[in-house]
Amino acid sequence: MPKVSPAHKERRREAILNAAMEVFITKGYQVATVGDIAQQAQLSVGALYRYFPTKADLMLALVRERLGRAPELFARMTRSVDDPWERLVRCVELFTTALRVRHPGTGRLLLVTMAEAVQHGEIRQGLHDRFAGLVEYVAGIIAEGIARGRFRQDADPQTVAALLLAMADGVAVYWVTGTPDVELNAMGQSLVAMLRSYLLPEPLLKE
Amino acid sequence: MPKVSPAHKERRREAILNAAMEVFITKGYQVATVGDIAQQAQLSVGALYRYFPTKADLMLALVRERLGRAPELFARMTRSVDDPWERLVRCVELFTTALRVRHPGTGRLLLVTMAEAVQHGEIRQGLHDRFAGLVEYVAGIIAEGIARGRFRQDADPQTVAALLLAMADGVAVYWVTGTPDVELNAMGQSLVAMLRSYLLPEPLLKE
Amino acid sequence: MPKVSPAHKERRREAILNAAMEVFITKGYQVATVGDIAQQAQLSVGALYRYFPTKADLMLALVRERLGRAPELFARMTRSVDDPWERLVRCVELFTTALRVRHPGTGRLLLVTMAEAVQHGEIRQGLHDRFAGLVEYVAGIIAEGIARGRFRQDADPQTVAALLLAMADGVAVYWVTGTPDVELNAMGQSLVAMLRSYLLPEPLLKE
Amino acid sequence: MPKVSPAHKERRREAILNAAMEVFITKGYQVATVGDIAQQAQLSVGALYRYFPTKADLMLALVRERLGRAPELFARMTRSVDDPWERLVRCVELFTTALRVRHPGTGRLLLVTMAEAVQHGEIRQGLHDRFAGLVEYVAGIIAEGIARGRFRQDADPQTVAALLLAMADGVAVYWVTGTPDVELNAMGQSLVAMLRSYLLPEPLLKE
DNA sequence: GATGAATGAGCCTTCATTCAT
DNA sequence: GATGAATGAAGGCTCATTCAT
Repeated sequence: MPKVSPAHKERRREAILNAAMEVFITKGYQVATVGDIAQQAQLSVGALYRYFPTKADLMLALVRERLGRAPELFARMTRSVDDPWERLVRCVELFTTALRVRHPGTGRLLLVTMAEAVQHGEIRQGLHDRFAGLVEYVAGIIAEGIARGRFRQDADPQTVAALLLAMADGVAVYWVTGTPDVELNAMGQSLVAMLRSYLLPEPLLKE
Repeated sequence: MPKVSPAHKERRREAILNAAMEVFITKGYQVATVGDIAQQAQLSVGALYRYFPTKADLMLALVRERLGRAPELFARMTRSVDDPWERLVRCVELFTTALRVRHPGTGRLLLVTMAEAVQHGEIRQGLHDRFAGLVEYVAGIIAEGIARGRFRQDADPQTVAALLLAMADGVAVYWVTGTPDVELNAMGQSLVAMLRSYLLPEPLLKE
Repeated sequence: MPKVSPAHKERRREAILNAAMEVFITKGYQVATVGDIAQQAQLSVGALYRYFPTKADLMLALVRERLGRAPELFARMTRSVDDPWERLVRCVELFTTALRVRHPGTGRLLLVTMAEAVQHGEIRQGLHDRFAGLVEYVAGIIAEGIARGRFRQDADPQTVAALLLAMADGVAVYWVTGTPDVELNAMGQSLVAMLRSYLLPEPLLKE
Repeated sequence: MPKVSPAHKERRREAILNAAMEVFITKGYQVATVGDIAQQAQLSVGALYRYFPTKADLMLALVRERLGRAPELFARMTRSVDDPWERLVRCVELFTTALRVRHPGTGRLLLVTMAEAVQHGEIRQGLHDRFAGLVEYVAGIIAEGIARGRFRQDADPQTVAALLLAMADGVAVYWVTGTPDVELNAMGQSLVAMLRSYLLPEPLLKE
């Protein structure tokens, strides 16, 4: 008979991950100490180690559970939209909103994670999975638009999707390093305009 | 006769910076040790410390002298081209070529640097300067294209330039973390196509 | 009806001691963890601590109850033999047999214990008692042999007994550390031969 | 051009080993901390780690350089004696003298080392080498005595030598754990008497 | 000027022991 | 009575920086 309920364990695990996220995005992975995270989670170091057996495992869990779920999250939040173009626009909106409002730390986590990925294979794999998942989803939207005759026929879904997402992550990373002069909304609008002019054939613009 | 001439000092300084770059992009700033860099530069640690009084100074010098010079480098290498559109395309080409061939380490340095920027104000400033400089240069090209009536009149030079560069750096970062399925050439071509459809009014395309 | 009968408690205590012995001789006292022992005993750490209030107490109990009983064990198992020489030979046989077959762990426990004795006074005392007890018993056999005129008259029972036991423990320790080329049976036979030539006067040999 | 002379480095290395020996035999390997050793050697931990890259390496060096040289030491110190029997007696004397006077710590080191050998393969190997070397040397003496017709013809050199050395180490270990009632000189004399009665045929005793 | 040995603070991780449930 | 989660002190080891030679 375990002393604490599984629910309690799960709640504590989440608390630790939140603390780790907060500390990692503030100090970076290497500079952050396990003690910092324990303190942030209001726990002793020893207790923390019962949940995550290494410092690296904390980072890895964050990559998998915070970044890695982006694809399914995007899919779920745009499922209701039928028109491919509208869905694409919705994605861009989601990204900028998420960055600014809902998950302001995710961008920083992405940056810190990328830096660590150079050295750490499992983290790199986690990022690959997330990127590949997002590309696949967005490429799917584009491919559908092409199939339905809504989008320009000679577009390459994979490449355009990768480009779009690299841009999104590039913006995210610049945004979180505090680069000035990056106005998210304006960039989102310009991006949509650029995509429209590229993907949507003139006749379809109904203008 | 002084033992070391200023020229020799300068050469040694460069050698140290090259070593630091090599080590930083291989291991990351925090994991790299001063000893690693000294060894790579075939120098004693003591000697190295006569050139750079702290480990942080090495990084900072790299940011300023390797990343910070990107704007002027771009300007110099596209100066000969007159037509704004051609110059823009040249920029994109430069980026992909540089990434793959000429300075394959720069992308990694950018990533490592960004990760440190979270913590280190001076590094952040260095990145700002680089980004601002590049945006200014690219925005200038676009503004000129608009002024000459070559580009779409309602485009916002600053925003589009920022978008373009965020995408470039996003691609760079994904490229260097080894994300698969990122094919630089195809992405460059799609990017050019996208920009063309956005910036160049239809009538001009037929010209 | 009490939940645990004294008999059950005693059985559990023994199980814990067995587990502790197993773990200690496998890993050594310092490297072994209380958790290891609890696991081996199929018990929770908390439960274990109800039987032995400290890790050191486990070791101490082993020294007293496993090693410390060697004298009486030897006495009991050789009681039936009357002739001093035969009893001495029986002792040597007991030692080699015990080492190889019956209690292969005892030798290791002896070693681990000796190493801890350097630091831990109570353990040292336990070893003293065991050694003194064995010496006393063996010296008694020799003294009796001398008194009966069976053994060489100028032998010093205490010293010869100590020598004999030091050799036995020396062999034991080498045996358990896995020193090769130590063939227990051959050594036992040579030891008996050596003792015979020393203790038994020539005339008696021809008898 | 190294900053310090090789001689200085060697002297410091020896100082560290002496300190390690002192601390290990006082506290045991596991309880001793690297800090203890550094302090005893009047050095910082960091400096110590320039000479020995792990705590285990300290122990290993001691095993190889303090214990492992016993065979050659014995050989050198008994070389001058021609008669096998005299040489054997000389060995026993050497052992008891060394234990009491010259290298009082070696016995303790042997004990601490044996305890660690159970777990640590390289240390075990070091002990094997020492034991095998000593056995070989002593067996050589005995074999020579047999060949010359001085010793009992049916003695097995290897086994008797092993027995002799196990006894010696057994005594050493009991001696250093502070077991009372172990009088080294008396034991040495009894041992010699026992060996004499076993190895030397009556006629040769010239009695 | 150059060298690399020395310093020592600090980090990740472990584990004996306690105690809420 | 039993459980095992929590505590926190301590240990091995690293590395930026200094400085005697």
